[in-house]
Amino acid sequence: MKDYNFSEIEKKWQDYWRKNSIYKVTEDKSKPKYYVLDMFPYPSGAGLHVGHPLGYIASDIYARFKRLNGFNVLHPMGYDAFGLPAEQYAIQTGQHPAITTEQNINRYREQLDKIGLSYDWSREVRTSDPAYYKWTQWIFIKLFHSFYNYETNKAEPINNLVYVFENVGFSEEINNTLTKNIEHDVKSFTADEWKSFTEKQQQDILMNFRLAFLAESYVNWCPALGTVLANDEVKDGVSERGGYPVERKLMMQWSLRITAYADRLLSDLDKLDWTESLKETQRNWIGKSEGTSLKFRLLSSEFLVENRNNLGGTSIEVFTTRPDTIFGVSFLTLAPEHELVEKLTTPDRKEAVEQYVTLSKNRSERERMADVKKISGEFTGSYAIHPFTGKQIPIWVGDYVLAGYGTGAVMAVPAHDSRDYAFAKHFGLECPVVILPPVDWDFEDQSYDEKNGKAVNSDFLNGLETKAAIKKAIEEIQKQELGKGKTNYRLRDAIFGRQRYWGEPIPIYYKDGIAYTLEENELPLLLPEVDKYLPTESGEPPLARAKDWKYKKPLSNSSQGERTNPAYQTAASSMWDSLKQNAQEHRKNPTEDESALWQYLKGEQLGVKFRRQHAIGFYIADFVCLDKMLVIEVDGKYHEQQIVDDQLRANDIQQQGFEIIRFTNEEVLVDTENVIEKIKAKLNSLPSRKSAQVLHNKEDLERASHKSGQGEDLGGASYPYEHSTMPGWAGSSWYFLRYMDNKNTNDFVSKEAVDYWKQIDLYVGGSEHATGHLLYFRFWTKFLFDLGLIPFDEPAKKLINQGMITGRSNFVYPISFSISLNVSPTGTDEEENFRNKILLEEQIAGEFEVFYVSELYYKNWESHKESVLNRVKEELKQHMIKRNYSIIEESIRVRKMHVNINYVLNDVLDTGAYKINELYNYPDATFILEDDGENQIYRCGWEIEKMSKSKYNVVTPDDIVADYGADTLRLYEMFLGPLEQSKPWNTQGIEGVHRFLKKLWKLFYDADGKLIVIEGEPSKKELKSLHKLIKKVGEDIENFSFNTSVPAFMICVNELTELKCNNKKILLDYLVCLSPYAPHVAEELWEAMGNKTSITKAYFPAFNPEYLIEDSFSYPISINGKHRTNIEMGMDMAQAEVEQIVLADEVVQKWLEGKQPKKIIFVKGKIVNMVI
RNA sequence: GCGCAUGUGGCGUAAUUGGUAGCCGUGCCAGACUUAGGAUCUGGUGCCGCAAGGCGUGGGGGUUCGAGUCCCUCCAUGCGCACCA
Repeated sequence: MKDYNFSEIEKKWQDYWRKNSIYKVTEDKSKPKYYVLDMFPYPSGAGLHVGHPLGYIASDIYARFKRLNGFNVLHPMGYDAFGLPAEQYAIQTGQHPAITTEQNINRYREQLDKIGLSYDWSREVRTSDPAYYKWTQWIFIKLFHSFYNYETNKAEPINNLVYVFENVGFSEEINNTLTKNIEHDVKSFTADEWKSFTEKQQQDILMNFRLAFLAESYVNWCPALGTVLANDEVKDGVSERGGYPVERKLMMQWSLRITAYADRLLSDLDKLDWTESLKETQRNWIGKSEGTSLKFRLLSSEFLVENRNNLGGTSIEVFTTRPDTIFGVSFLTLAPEHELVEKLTTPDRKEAVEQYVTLSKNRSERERMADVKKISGEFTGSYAIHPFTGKQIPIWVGDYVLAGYGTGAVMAVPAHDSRDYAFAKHFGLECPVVILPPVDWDFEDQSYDEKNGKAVNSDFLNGLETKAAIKKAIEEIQKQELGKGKTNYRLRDAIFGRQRYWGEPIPIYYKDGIAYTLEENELPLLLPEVDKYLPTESGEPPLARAKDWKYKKPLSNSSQGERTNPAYQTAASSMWDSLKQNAQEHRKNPTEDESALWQYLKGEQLGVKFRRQHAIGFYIADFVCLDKMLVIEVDGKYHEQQIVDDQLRANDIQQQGFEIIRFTNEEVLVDTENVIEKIKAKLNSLPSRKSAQVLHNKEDLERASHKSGQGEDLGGASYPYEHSTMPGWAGSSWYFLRYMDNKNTNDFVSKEAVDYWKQIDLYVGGSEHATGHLLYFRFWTKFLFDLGLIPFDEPAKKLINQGMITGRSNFVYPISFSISLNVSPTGTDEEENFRNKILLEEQIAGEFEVFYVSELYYKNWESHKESVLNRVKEELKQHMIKRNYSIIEESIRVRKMHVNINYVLNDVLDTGAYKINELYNYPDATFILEDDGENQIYRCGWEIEKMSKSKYNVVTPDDIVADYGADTLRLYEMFLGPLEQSKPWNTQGIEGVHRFLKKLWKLFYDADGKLIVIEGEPSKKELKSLHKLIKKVGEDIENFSFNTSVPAFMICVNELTELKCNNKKILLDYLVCLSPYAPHVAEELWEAMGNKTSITKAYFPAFNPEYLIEDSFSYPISINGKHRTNIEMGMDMAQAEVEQIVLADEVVQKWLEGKQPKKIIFVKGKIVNMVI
């Protein structure tokens, strides 16, 4: 091959890699594993621009490097395929989002392939694939059936909580230790009361504890998108996607209780190797603040009691981080949504308060934010009593208090809180000072908010420093039972339902107003077909349009949580190893009673098969009949702890769908007959699982053939499904696990795969996911860990945020003016050729734009206006000889408009091309040019902006690949600067990188295309150059400093060219170093030198420091820290010898001016510095 | 307002982690080869100065024999959070 023909080479090797599945990995236990993951993209219709691959290239280099170092690297890719844009497109065109998505994915794949990324595509996942979202739904069901146990500090089956309710009921004490639920208003109840509740009542109570739950709450409602949004999907009061306004609305919604994990999400950040700024962002978002709750009793004055509900015992609870300022409280403020507002308002204040509350409720989030500085509020007319002084404290309503945070009420301390201060000043309320600032302070001017100073006017707190005062105040508050220490979080529960079509259906149906999950073996619940992707006329989500989309209850009565095949696999997969061992132990050493009972059960004496010591869930059952799903337990003596343990165990087993009967060991030994009879009776009452299974399978088939579950009624009743779908982040919250085992139909991921691959070792993606995806991602991982389904509780050990590549937009400057025509156009004059039609149209519009000025005129528009206007007049005169018209001079204006960067080179517009392609309606458009010293040119303005279609500044990787090749693109993107830095795309430097590859080529081939590589031993200089490179590149990749490797490659090639090096040994090692960065050219040259296997199977060369050792070093000699000269001296010289040589030096002598240096600093191999 | 980053030639950037500031690449200047160059090659290029030399890593101060690097302070830019009690 004569020249470096990149397009041929790249095609050749991409084909080779694909055909030979070079990047396919398996769970090879002989090698250490490494998991490198990119955040998967949402396949948008616009395709990839050059910014997207930045992170992909970096992670690809890292993955390739790890492979060269003997690691078994998992490096997969997939698509976050559910999302709004495809659905918006569907609404406009009627095209099914699945089709749009498929097309976009194909386009993405094509683009990704061209870059030469080493993904194992056999592991691809798509969140919109039913085989994938089946498991997203499955995890949702797990969330639904779990609650957060604050005692064990993890998620547990909700049945454990039910057990508590059944046995001891629910009390404040239980809430304090076990559930810590502050948002709900579940009243205490006894165990007996619980049992007397209806199913509906029980389920409603449980809903307050489930991790996936339905609740009425204020949500971000986006009318334009017709859906609710999570907090992180709202930026500055508008939707992140589309920028539509968002308002607050009280709605019944599915949510995930992420707040239960707030503390762990916060504290576990410490064990992650993520950037500090990203961790800080998450800390901010979680927003932990420690303080105390405090109750203010209400003053029950005559008229209050008379007219309203009896408020006698009622009190207002506030949250404060500054209990030390308690004596500075001069009023309380409630959020307008606070439940007590209505009750507290006195008749004379009623009208004003109601008006105010209505007003604030109707304000959108955006309006509220825009008005932050504007203070508003109303007095309710009621008073509370100060808990220590007994003074009356007025109660106000104000929208500066947020309903969703803390208790929705604050104790206002205007002297020491700027917001309270502003409120107090505005309404003329008191500002008692209770902290003496250590500096002069003018309380007339502003509040003193610092946590620093001495308490004054504060009774028992007087004289204490703030820190001590806080402590003392909390002690006193707790002693008098006025409140208790409490932690609040800014983080809110994540709204999970979306009133949209293109998402995972929530696997819930409603029966008698109660939400039930589908059976696990009924998943996936397929997305049904609808006629339109819009809400129904009554405002229901699009899924409500699906015809006959209802849940048909199967005839079998098997309970929830049942596992599918194979039937004997009933153990929790994560526990299997340890359970198996224990079970074997038990089997070998049966107790007396167990042996006795087994005599009657073994074989198929009772008509069915029993198993002994069989693992179910997290536990081992004594005897199991799998067909009837019956467990027989034989217990020892009962004592209290055992009852609890047994019950937990029973819950777990029941959750797997089994029935349990239990006997004491005494019963078994003494009254064996009776025990056997009971077992027989139980067996008879249970249906056979085999037959149930057949039914299930039949239903599965029906479902599949009819799509979307529109199978015929199997005889049971039918119930409506939930109509909202899951948010975009559902599928992306666990996808990293699915790559490990993407074809598994029995489990979301096999235990074997997850035990091998474990956490992501390196996760690369944009920082825009800092608060959304990355929090949910961690949350779901922790949840799955709690259930024992995966062996780690953080998804990604190390995370790198690649910077954004911004675009460089260009602008043109059209001028517009109005023109008045005095005579109506006539006949066929030549002037008719001049935009006759346009003029007519524009005459109606009153303005037109057919003149463009160069940047110069735009920059100094005022001074150029006059001359531009004259130019316009002149131009018009030529074309409109016979027409009677006049320009309305005042109307002339210039504006800035994006221009497609394809018509611009170095900010100079190709006016001809622009006119032909963009201004075909205005063929005579005039460009007013400027002088660049040589020519008249049209200069465009420019700006650095995000790349986007609408800004016409998108550069696609395809264009670059076509012009320079993928290897150049890869090297150049890395060369651009540090990975994490955001930077503008600029094509100027790309030539240099491309030239470097051509120069590399010349080390192998001469001008005639003859291979010039020679065998033999390399020279010392060649080895030195190479090993400098090996060291540098190895270190750079480990430090993710990819940008500095590129110059190292260039330097090495420059040096080897200089040395006229054609040595095969040197060049082979060089290619291996280069191959992670430029895999195609490396493969090609590797093969050209006679290698039969791919360079990806090579080993990264070992660095040998011996080659870098120098005999001598050119020491910089400085005097008083200023560099003066260099002297070449031996590396092994001692200080005395060096001093002698240095002092004898001519240049040094000159600078010393005859003086003797006071001190000589000598650092071996570094520097000599003299102080005079 | 709070928090986290970042600030080096015309531009993108580099600096062995306290030891010769400006590697590499672009751009620019000069030259070579060419009918030509948007090809290739060679040399130069931080600023001031004819030079000797001086100045120079956002500004100011400090620690040190020595500071782009460490400390203090101020300024600018970017990002995140923001009426969170």
